[in-house]
Amino acid sequence: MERAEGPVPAFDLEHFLPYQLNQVAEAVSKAFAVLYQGEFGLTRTQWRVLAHLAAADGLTAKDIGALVHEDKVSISRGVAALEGRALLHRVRVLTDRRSERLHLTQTGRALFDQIALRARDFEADLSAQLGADVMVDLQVALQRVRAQLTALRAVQGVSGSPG
Amino acid sequence: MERAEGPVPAFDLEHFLPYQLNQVAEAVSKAFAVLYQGEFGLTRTQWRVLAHLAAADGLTAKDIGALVHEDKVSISRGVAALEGRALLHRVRVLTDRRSERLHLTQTGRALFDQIALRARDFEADLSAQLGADVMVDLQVALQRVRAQLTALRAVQGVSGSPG
DNA sequence: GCAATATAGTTACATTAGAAACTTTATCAA
DNA sequence: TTGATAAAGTTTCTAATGTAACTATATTGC
Repeated sequence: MERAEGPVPAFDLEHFLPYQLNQVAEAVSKAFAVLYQGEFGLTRTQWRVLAHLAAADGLTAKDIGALVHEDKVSISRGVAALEGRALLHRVRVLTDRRSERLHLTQTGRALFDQIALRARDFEADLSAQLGADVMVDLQVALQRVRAQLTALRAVQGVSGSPG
Repeated sequence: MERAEGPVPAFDLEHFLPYQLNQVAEAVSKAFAVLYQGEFGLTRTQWRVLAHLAAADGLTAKDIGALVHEDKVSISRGVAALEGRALLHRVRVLTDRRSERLHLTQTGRALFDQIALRARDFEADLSAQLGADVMVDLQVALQRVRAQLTALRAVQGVSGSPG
């Protein structure tokens, strides 16, 4: 009678939120990665950098890192790779020569536009497969969670002071 | 006038489902990983193997791989690591000596129980931080998506025949 | 039975991502 | 000024993950 049914309901991985989230995220990610990786030879980070620059030209590596919550090393590598393919170029910031603003080249913009078109198709297919209502519900739920996470970061993120 | 505002609404990564999913999944995963990695020295795969065996003793590596949609190499490594720490042991299947059933040891079960307790706390904290309703909505949405994905796999998974 | 093919799991190799250390520039305090 | 600390990016080293090749066992067709 050490582990009777009453007090401690058995832990079930399949119903554990982090696991559920990962399963769905990985399934969707993997399907989408076929696009930017397979067809356009970008890593996930490179794709993200490209997309963020397309939305807001002139961001710095640090800005992008903050947006995608990704390591600065990873961003640095992504930027270097994109620069190597002449998809972006860097401009040193005059007032702070440590950092550099990143700008898409014409080629970079064109590549992004191509992927963006396909991304829209991807989303439409997904919506068709999952059912539009299911997908919308998921997006709404995610949006709310993200808002909460952002709010929490705003509260907690202030800590971490050197003291 | 090549890209007028009307016909093609600008693609926005922040509202793109794969990205949203990943952001939330990674945030939650990272927080939870602190537990099994930091405190118990398990990788994510090892934790998953442990948890699945706890739910269904005697699964084979292949079974687990199918459950978590993870590569067999990764599972193999996870199993080896857990065996090295005497958290599970293997039993060759008599009727098919290529495969082996995996069983948690007492130590393995004890470790799992510890983590499971903490996992429940984690989920409770998360629920408190996000708001119970937000979290439930997310879980419901994810559940529906997973059901859809499973259904799709059942339909499409039949293909891939050698022809 | 036995050659051809498939499958469970492992090993070896290549790629990727993260952590710590380093370089250069900026800031802050004396 | 200049000496100490911080910040932006990069490089280096290490851990983790995936792909391809390999081992051992099963199955299938003849």
